[in-house]
Amino acid sequence: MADEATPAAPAPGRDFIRQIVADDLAAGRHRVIVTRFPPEPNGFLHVGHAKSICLNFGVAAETGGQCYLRLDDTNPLKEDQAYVDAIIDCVRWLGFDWGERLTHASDYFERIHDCAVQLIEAGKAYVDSLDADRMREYRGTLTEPGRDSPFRSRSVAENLELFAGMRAGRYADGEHVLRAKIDMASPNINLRDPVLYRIRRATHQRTGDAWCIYPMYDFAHVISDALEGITHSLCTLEFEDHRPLYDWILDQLPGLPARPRQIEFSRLNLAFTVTSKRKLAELVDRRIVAGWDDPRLPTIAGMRRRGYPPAALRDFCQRVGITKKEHLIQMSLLENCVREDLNTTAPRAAAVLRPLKVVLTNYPEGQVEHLTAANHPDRPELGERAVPFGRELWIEQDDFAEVPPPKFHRLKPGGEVRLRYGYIIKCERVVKDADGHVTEVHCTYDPETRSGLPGADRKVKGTIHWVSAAHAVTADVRLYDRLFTVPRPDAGTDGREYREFLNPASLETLTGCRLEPALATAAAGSTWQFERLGYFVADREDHAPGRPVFNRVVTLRDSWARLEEAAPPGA
RNA sequence: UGGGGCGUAGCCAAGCGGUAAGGCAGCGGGCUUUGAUCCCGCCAUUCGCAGGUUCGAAUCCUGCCGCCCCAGCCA
Repeated sequence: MADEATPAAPAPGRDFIRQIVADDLAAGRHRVIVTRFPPEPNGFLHVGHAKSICLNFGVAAETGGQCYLRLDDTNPLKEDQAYVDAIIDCVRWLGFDWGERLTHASDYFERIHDCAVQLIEAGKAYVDSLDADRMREYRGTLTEPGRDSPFRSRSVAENLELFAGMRAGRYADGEHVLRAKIDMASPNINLRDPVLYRIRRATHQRTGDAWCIYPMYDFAHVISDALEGITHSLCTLEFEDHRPLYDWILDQLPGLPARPRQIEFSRLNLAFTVTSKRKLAELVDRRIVAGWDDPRLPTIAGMRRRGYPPAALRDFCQRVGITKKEHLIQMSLLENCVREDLNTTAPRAAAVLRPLKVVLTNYPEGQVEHLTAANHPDRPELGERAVPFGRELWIEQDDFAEVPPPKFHRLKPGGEVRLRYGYIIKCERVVKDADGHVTEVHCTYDPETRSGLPGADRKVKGTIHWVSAAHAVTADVRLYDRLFTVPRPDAGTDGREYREFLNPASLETLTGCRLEPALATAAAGSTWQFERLGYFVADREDHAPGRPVFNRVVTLRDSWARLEEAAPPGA
């Protein structure tokens, strides 16, 4: 682990899985706990995977056990080395370490093949020559039993020969499959002679053309688990029906070195987004988002680029809990975790996103002062910095109202406001253009009220941030919002597809934002709090010292916005 | 309709026969040179519903209701 995110002495039974693990340890069923995170390299990892990663690596770490990172690469048609690289990168970024235990299902192809031969020899598997459509017909339905394939009774010798032929490449794709011989009448469809191997003449990203037959998930996965000595094979609920098959395979192969136990938990659902590789891939392929790491995506790469700290993600996964219940987690929980982390770690700075010019009419022309600002209000050890101050400043357009709503305590005609770390100023006059838009606000400042002076003790209702016009650095800032407008975009409501619920305002790019000079040297990937606005990260791809580009990670909690919502201006 | 699961607050989630933890959200208040942070307080007489067992039930039993998953040579 990268840091101390996991409590040193975790409660033994934080969730039902940890209870089972603790019981197994107490009962002496295992000496060390071994788990695994087994993604298929056919896309990028997302929050749902983060939950699984935290669970698997967490359980191992808490018990002094081991966790494998295993790439489940049994379908060369869909998989790619680029995804393997991205997965490895993301798991490491999240803060987990697999040591020497980086494996691939394809590492075991030979042994999985041997297991298949063993099953055939035991009369527990056979080569079927039904085509896919026929096989579906024979499978039956949810309510009707299936029928035995006419090829089900082939002899062991014939099956062995046929299977060898499959491996040797003597048949075309789809001509034969290897099936387990279980029970075509089983009420559990997974037990109706599931396919174990299919022919696929495709180049595999790791094994190349060494194979033209590839094991199915159900077969490869359980054997990989057993070979790695996995004690607890944790997966999501949709595999619950597969557990009897998982156990059946284990029963038929007594030579395997371990007997893993599969336990299922519910997958993570996050409101206002989608987490299915298919839909994420679609958003990427159709260029609806900029890529797998688009900051609006719930991919780990996206959240990383968005500026979510890995510790916040781990905290989130922990708070969400592990159960078997269907759920829909609110975005506010994730955002709370992000804010909580960033509040303590992010240095503060001033930035004006939508600038409005303020001229201090009684401030000496050409004079520059350097005011002292704390880098963090609660962490003096982070030091202070000097912020240039002058006659002309930029303030946020929202911080001035010519006709202020009730309880507005920012700048308004005739009103006073405190400039953060600076002086109290009074609005004397408003300058407008031909269209009546406010272009400048003319104010006077009170020299006695400079921060630190006794005169600064005067009570003023509001404090606003500002940037010296003469020293400001110009930047682009991207404001991100939820990608979808409804809590469950993929619910299929009214027969509408998730893409019909895209939020047209999920990205707003602001140009001409003004930053205080200290931000000019921000490192790509560094996260700051722009005071009173939110947390912002220097984009890890597009940001450069001479050309700053920041992403809004998350806004600050904003009770003023809530007030406004409750009583909109004019109401 | 067959099989497998799941129902505790707006959203998560503890609970394991002894009288409903905690977090998020929300609301009220305090502090504040960030309308942030922080601090304090409030927020389930009731656990999908109905019966039953028991001195005592969210926990045990029975029946019902609702929701999710499964008919890829995907994982």
